[in-house]
Amino acid sequence: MSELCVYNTQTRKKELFQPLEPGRVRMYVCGVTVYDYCHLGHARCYVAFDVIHRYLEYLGYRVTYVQNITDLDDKLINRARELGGGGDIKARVARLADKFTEAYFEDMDRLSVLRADHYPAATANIPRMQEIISALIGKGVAYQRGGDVYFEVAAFPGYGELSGKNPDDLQAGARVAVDGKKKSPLDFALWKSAAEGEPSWPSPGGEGRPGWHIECTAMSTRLLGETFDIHGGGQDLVFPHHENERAQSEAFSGRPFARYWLHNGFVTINREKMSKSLGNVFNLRDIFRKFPPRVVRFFLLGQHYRSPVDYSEEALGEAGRALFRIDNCYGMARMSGEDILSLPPDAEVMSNFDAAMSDDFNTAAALAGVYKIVEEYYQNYRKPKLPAGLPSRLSAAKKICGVLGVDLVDPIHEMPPAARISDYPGLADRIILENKLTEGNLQALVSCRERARQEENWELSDRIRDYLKERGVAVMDRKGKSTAAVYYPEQLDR
RNA sequence: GGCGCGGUAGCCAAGUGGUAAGGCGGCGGUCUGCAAAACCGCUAUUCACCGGUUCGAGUCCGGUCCGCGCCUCCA
Repeated sequence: MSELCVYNTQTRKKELFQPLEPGRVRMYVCGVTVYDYCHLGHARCYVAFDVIHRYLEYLGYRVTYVQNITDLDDKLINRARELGGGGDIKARVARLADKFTEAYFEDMDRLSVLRADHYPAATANIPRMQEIISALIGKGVAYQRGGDVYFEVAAFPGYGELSGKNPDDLQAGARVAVDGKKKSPLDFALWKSAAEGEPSWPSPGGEGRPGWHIECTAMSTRLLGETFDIHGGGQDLVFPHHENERAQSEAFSGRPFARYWLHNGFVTINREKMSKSLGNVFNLRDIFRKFPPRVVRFFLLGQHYRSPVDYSEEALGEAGRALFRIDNCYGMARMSGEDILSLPPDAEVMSNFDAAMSDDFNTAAALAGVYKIVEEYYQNYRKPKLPAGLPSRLSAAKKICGVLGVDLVDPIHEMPPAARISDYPGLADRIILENKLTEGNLQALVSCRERARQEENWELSDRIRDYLKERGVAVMDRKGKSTAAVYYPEQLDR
């Protein structure tokens, strides 16, 4: 078995992965702020860490995976204010958060993202945050200013090591107007005193609410311990969020915080970061209207998780065709009758897969292994007997797709033999005109086309074929006049 | 300005120092009533550029150019 190596942002190197406790992995990934629907960038992050999650479990680790839900934040509060509605501001924020938390899970489910073990919410962990803040004040690394509490960056010697920044440079280049309350512009808020119309909680220093960074420290260390193995998130979180999180966590516990920091690359549009200010944000739900979620996932898998991935409809379409190639192979193999897909997976193929994935989760290289087997199948399926070992290699390919979270779907549907339909041209015309492609209509059309072909009525048979093609359904004619239709069930009307 | 990542065929993309995976697209052919799917062949003498190390470099080192990101909320 290849040894797993992961790229650690903190050391900027690939390192041999050795969990704190043999056989167990504790992993934390920054979750969403639930004030809106998820966009492709979220999908990228959570699919990337889902693959990591799945691969670690495939390697036999018992994984404890924690992902927080930020249900308290400026954006959420502002949004809740705009929407109005009944109840106090706390209740309104909670309602908004519930709605988008639910939407988040729906979207992730559609992308086959496995559930984490815990989804702690910020608002449910405020006492723990306060406990940490008090301890930090007690240790002299945090200070109070009025009702606010700030972390004193200068009191933490390792500050900047994660993001590779030098605190002096940061000071010099600080773009934010210096807040007079802070000792240094780099200091960040652990607790903010209550403002008018904001949700707040009592604290020793007065009513207020926690800063953003402290929530991750509170929830990760509560559920995973002071030191844990993997901390993940998008590259944009490295600074300042993760740098601050690390500083306050280590200052609090006096121990190392996360041992490996993993960060995924961005989704870009025309090579630029997708962001609200550029107005180029693609909402997942909109994308799902055009491309099935599994195609979106497959698209994401085509690039290494740390590289930027450029989104375009062309690229998604391409991913869809590539996935079809694998689905189609799976469908044909399955249809061949032999029970090849339940054979034990070929050991050499799996070992190549392990090598690719153990090299910092190289999914693109892993997929190349799958394509290779798919090609071998296509080269040989017409032969009376498949080459030795190919069936178990196919089984391995299917297993690999499963570990990557892509369940193969058989797109080939054998159509029943042509029925005796009187007036089949009229029936075909009616269905085409109606433009409602149900299972029954599809079968009827294929039957009509069979009749037409038997009678060498090429005009009608081609018209039916063209119509089906428009609807995304391909027909495959075989020797002996049998026909199969190629489509995914979601393409049909209900 | 500081820090970081990257530049591989028409496009996407992998690449432990040993002589360029894979996918998509395109072209020609096979199969087919014609197609579709699939197969076969072709589609990078070369890895942004310039030097260096080496028997040997896309892969290591130095420099140049270009793109992107972070330094402010952000997956």
